[in-house]
Amino acid sequence: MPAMPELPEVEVTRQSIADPLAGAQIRAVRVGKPLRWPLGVAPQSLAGLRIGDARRRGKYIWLPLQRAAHDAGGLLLHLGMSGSLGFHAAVAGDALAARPGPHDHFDLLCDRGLLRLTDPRRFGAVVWSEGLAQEPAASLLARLGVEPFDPRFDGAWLHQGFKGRSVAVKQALLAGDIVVGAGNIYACEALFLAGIDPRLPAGSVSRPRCERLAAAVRDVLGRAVQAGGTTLRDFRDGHGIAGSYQMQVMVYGREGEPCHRCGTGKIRRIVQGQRATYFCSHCQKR
DNA sequence: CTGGGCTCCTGTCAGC
DNA sequence: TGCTGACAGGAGCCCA
Repeated sequence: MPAMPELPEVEVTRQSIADPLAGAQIRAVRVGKPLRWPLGVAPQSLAGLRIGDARRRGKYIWLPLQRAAHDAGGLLLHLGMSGSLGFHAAVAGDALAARPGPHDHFDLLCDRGLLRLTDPRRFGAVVWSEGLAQEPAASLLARLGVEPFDPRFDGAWLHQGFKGRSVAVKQALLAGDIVVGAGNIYACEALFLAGIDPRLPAGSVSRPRCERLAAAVRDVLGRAVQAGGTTLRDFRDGHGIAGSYQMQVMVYGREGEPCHRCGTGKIRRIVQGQRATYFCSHCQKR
């Protein structure tokens, strides 16, 4: 079942698995069908390693591993378009591990239970790396923009990042090389909150509007994390709990419906870079 | 360097 | 009921 996670869904997932996994010892690893990239290490060689505190960078989750209290690399996970992680405590986890479903492509069986990646489309990935500074982790993270809650991220940062770029501001936000985390839903939502037409060339967005947009990005992503993510179809965190940010969505997926703010305009749907964009042409100006 | 398009893969849903 | 095509929350990669 698709999950389609953006930063809030990844963060909520991370939070839900961090405590159960911290300090757990790996007993066995099972890989299913190929994901986006190969694991890069023999699965059984991870047995005996202890899991540290799960971290997040952009839409990646980093699981640090230790052997005898010494850093021993880790696993970089990405959920792609349809991935979700589930944690199943000891007894249930053992039973589940014995009979994986057709879309369960990575199992980390540890003494505390089972961490399972379910990913029908297999755009997700689990990649072994000696450390965040080592290949392949470093190359996957190298081009990522700043975190939205990093103090460096503000209107000036956006304005500088947009400078000289002719792509539409929606696509520049989505690209993730200026600021990470805003995927298709939250990029649309942030542009709505900031009152900016998604078709505007990024480089032509004024400094004051960049200030509003930066605030909107932080606001939308922060509130989405607080709400446990967006469950439009079936996103669940590591314990199977759905999010509720869909209750606050203003434009995404609302083509033809009246704008929640102005009431008069209808929400429009256009395509930018093969991705759908939703906006209110009355509230969002050029 | 930038921009644009393609690609990986499977499931679901609308329309005929 | 069954088939077909569009579409899906990502993002790396290749080429002009």
